[in-house]
Amino acid sequence: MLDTRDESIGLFTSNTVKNIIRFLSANIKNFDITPEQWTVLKRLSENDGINQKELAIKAEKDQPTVTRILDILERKELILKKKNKDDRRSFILFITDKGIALKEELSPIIEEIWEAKILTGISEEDLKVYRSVLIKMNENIERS
Amino acid sequence: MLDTRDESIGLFTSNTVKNIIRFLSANIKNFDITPEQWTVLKRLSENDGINQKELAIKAEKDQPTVTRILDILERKELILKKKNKDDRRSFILFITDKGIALKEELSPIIEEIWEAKILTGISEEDLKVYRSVLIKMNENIERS
DNA sequence: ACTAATTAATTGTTATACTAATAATATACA
DNA sequence: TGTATATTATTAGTATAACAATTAATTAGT
Repeated sequence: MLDTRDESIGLFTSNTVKNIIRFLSANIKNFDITPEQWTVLKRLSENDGINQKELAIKAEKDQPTVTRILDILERKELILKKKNKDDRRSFILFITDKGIALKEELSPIIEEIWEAKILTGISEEDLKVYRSVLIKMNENIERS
Repeated sequence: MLDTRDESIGLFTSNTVKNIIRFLSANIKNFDITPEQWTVLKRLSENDGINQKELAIKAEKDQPTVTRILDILERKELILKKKNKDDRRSFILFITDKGIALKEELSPIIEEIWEAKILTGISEEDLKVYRSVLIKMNENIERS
């Protein structure tokens, strides 16, 4: 099933991603945040004060998705939106103290899950090849 | 950003999967079927006459998801559900002639997209390593 | 045979993603 | 200046997915 150069590669990759997300979700369940919300929060923490458009690009999500995730993060008081006086169409986004606290608590835990659980027993060389295949697939798609 | 053994590997994988799905969706848009529906239809075509529970396992999706995808495929008259006389809780699923026709038309097109576009320029050896990394991640998750 | 436990499928809720459409504002250019 | 175009964010609609709860039917245990 996995020995041809065909869509089974895609299905297998896609199913693995689902497994990873499910696994991560289960492991951070007590923190009341999903992996997608985590990604957005983390990107914002690295770029405090940007607008939604810029955050969408950093998080590699489209704008409607970011709008909705931000709604959730705002409800949880992890971020806040301030009106941009220079451009009244847009908001400037900030991570709150609560958001920073969560980020600092959760960051090492997630790193540990990756390092000690998901990537255990995979060599640096294989990971390098793995990455190069992903890069190549992305390039191929972009060129098409 | 991609040089540490951490969650960036997961984000990169996940974003690549999204790019592949988006690319495939765009390429098969005229056929009025999504990649997920395609997966279910294909699995059914390989196992005609099974029930939803079994199909969910083959397609690596949970039962509610399969129920909903089958609803769509049934609306499009690509599959049909017959009552199982031996077990009145379950249905037996069949691909229709229209479903078979679509499958035979689309199968080579999707194979070609993979072979000629997405996987172009990736060596068999690298693909083997790539697969082995996915397998290892899946094993690691299952053991945790 | 009867009750309890299990199973197949469905439904409900929430989250994510994509597309398209819209509102409000900003910019470009004639 | 005034109009057309572009941009930021939101909303609506559809699809996918996870999880919990429910319904109907079957199987197990006594």
